[in-house]
Amino acid sequence: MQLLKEKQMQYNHLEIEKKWQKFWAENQTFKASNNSEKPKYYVLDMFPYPSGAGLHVGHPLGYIASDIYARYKRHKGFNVLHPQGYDSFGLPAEQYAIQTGQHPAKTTEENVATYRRQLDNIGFSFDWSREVRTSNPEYYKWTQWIFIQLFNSWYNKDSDKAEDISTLEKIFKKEGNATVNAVSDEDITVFSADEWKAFSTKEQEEILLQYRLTFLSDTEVNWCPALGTVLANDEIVNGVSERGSHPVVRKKMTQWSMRISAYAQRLLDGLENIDWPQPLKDSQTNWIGRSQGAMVSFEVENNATKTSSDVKLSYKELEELKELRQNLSKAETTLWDELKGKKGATKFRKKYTVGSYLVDFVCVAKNLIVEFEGKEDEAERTAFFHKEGFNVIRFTNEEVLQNVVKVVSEINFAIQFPKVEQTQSKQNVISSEVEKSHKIDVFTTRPDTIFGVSFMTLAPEHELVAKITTEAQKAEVEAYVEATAKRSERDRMADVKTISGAFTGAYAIHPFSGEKVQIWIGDYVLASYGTGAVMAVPCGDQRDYDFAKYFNIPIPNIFEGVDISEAAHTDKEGTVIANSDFLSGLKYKKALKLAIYELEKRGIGYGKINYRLRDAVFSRQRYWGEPFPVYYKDGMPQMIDDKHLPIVLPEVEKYLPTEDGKPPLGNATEWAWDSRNKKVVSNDKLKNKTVYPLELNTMPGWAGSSWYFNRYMDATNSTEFASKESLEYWKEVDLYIGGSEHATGHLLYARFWQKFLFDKGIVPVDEFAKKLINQGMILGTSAFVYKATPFIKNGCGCADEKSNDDVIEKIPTVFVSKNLFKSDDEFETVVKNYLLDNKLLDPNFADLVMITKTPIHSDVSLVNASDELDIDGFKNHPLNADYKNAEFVLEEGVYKVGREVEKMSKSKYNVVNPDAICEEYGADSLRLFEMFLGPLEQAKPWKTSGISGVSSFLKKLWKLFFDGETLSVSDDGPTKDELKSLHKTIKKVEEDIENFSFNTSVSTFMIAVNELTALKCNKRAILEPLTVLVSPYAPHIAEELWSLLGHKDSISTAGFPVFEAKHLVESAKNYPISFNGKMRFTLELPLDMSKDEIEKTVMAHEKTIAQLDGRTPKKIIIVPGKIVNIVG
RNA sequence: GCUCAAGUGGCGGAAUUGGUAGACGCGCUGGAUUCAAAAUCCAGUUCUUUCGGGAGUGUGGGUUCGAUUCCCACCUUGAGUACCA
Repeated sequence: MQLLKEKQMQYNHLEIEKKWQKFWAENQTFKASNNSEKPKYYVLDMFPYPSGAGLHVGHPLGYIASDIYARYKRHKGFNVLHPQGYDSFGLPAEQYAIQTGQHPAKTTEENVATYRRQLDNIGFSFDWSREVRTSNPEYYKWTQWIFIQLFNSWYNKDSDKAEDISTLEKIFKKEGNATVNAVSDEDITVFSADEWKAFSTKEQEEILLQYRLTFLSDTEVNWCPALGTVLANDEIVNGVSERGSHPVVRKKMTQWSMRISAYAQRLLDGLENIDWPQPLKDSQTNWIGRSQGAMVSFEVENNATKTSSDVKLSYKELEELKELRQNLSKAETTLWDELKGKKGATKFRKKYTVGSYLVDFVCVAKNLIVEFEGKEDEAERTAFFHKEGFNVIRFTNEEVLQNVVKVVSEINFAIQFPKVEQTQSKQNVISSEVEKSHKIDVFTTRPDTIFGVSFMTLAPEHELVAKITTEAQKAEVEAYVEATAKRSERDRMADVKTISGAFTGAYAIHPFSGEKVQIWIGDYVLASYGTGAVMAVPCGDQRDYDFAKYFNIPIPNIFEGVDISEAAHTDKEGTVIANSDFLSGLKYKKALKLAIYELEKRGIGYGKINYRLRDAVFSRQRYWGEPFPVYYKDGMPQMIDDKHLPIVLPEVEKYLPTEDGKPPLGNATEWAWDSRNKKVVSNDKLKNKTVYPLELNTMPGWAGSSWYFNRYMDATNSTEFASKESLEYWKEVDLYIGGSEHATGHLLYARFWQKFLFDKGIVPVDEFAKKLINQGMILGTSAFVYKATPFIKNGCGCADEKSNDDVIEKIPTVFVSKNLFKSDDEFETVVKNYLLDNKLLDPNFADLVMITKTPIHSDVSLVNASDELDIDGFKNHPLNADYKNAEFVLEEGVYKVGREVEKMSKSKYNVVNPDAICEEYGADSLRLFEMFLGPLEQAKPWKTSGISGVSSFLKKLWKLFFDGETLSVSDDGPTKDELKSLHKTIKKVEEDIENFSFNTSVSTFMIAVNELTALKCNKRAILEPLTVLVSPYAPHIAEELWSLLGHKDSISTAGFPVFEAKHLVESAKNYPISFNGKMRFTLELPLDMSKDEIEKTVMAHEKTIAQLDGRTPKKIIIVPGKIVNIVG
């Protein structure tokens, strides 16, 4: 009995922690309710992937922080949702399956069990009743459902949101696609309502696919042969796969893609309204890559013999014609102001050539020409225009100037009720025109520098290259294109310095100056960005500059007073444009605006915003992922109805691709869709007319993690994605904690899906996480031992080789303690002396032998807090079999290791397992120590030795409650000092938690316990609130002390202590007395002392007199309650 | 190259709004306790010093009575990104 009591009275972390973990699980202490009087708070950790290696001490860092916050919020009276689950589909389990034949579901299950056990050991307050796993059919049913929603949606730029595909079909039926302002594929053909109706179902489906938010298309993808799958851009690091570092090549494949580009602007705008770390926002901003500039068309100079025809004007004539009409008349300007606002199919262009005629305004899509009366050749013009399928209406200057509204309404009428039937002829004219005169469209962010263009560069893959290259340059260009194609993406990326290119022989016409500019090809221009062509401005862009220098192309200077003899001038601000016609004398901003205005006015370009963000490839040729709810009928994808979800992942024999290169699902025998009976059936039945093949790709890792935070709100709902009420109640994550490595992957895709779900009215908010914190990585502190490697000097010729070998063989492996040497030379001397002293080396051979130092990682568990190596442990360590008989050169009787901070990893033997820490020091110590290491957001090294500090803090805390072996808590009233200590702590801890400064609150606890120990405080009135303060950090010991204090409920139900400022009021202040800003001594003075009195007292003080040494101070600064500073 | 972040004792780090630099902890030194070790407790621990003091927060300037904190330039390290026109 006595024994039992004693046992109880000592702080026994093992017993206490098990006890309370069991209590929490049995009582479901942390189960969140979906309806509560309390305000809600949602704390979430980033979705873990349950890897086979389990957790190391770096992983729980963020979980501990979020757990402290969750527990704190409960004390503060919030209804807290703090769930956890697993992103359990993924590559590693599948790679393992390929190697061992084990079903990934099985290994995943085992890994999850390990994770769960490890998490439970640390005492997290998760609501496990809401656990989700992405690989669970009950979960991925809804991932498939979201995919179907995306398929059934298109992005309407006019309403700026996703809409149901049926609204698009309605428009097609009514007016064709010319008026549709949608985010779609680039190569859309224009059709009318009648044409739409005439299309076959398959044709219609093909067209719709070009608009859907998830769509099937032939895209250049990143194919990783080693992994047998495609990878998204964010899954590639430095040209190789993120997982496994395998090479990646470009390959054209039919793939599902997600039209994330539709959301580029909103994803950018949304960043302003969320409290996320700036570096993370920057990285998303960068990834989206918005650049504002202009599209400019450069015509390729006509090869006269090839393309001249009587319909066409020569370029010179055309330019002259444009020049003539450059300045719009007042009436023209008035009308243009009205027409230019029109968008889409009713968009008008001005000064446009139709055939050989320059017309005032034309709406190409609606075949309407608007002209001013009084042109000489009016009759001929009209006849020609009608022949080409255009309507013409004419107005006088007066009509326009007097009533422009009436004129516009007549134009609108003419658009709606054309007189001349549309013929195919127009299409032909326009397209044949394009055939004849090639145009190079370029995107530029610096249209202000357009007069600095001295050449153009096309990507070698550009489609025009073959068409415009002259006979003379053909061989050179072809050789260059071929050479580029051979280089891998990685080579091209790695090698930025080599300048290469070839001249095509063709020239473009500068749209403003009319000058000829050479057209080159060069691999510094990427086919995949912008239009795959650039207008090169060598004076303003370093790459263009380098290219021009290398190939001796002129570098015209268009900047006022800037020297460009050495490098391009890339500054924008403060630079004045020169030699640039109408742009001369203007600064960047004005020139930019005017240039775009002129481009639009003259119909040679327009302002445009470009994004770097590409649509995301959504297919993976893998087994262990969500199957698509898709089957193929006549080669067209069909969605399976919601009712029949989930489409469960089929069993396969092998997890590798099939022999004919199909994805692993191609191995499944039961993988066909019976459209009549609505179920998955055996492939044998594919002969039947109503049975169709199912999609063989699976979804990527980010599918399941892009919406899981919503599922936690109503995790077990089997009829809905999550109920409306639960979504409305929890709304969004209030605090999201995780690593910064997800910046451009998970966090961008999840925002995209959330915005989409918001558009469709499925979720109530369009950003899923209000506040996000990136926890820093915990690094390992590696330990090194220094091995001596002996070898014989070369070329001495004084002994035969055999005896040399003998000399080496006699030398055992020697390790030298760290502080015995400073340089490699010293190392060699130490080793040689050791060998000679111990007669392990014949002195005759001493000069022949060279010793080099090889640092070797030692397992960190073999090293103590003082960096001393456990030598026997090292020799007997399974990894060190080779060193069983090694000798150690010691310093002061011990072997000291070298230390270095590195990433925590198995290969560096610096991994520390939290289980071992929990066993030895307890979960509470682990939690406190992880927080104590430093600021949450920063990377910091782990050194197990430091944990003794927090461990002894817990023991001291425990001791406050005991007198020897007996619990001893007094109900007496607390003293002033005790109250001051407590309230100081309450204030600081509360502020710290609100600021996520967890490291400083651990210090605060230590200070409090040190003070209370010194005061011999055992008052309930102090210890009880202190226990609540500590409980978010060290919940097990807090629960135990709480129950020892006589409470029956969990401490998590207790309110957070309320800070009272009155306990901190002081009557005196220990003033620092500074001289010229340097503190020299302190002086205790009453706080209510006036400035004058302070000055008198300080000046009279002997130390002041000594310090001044007879000088008279120039000035005395007194800040009451703060400081005294004497100047002079 | 570009963007961002950070530089404070032997180490991790603290310093609220510009007001006593180095809190708290590790390690180290000395002492107590112990047959001994561990554990525990006490004292000291930025550097330098002629023991009065002096210097000191990456470097150099600036603003200020006063700067780890604000401004400018530079150096170093880390992270992200990379022919993005």
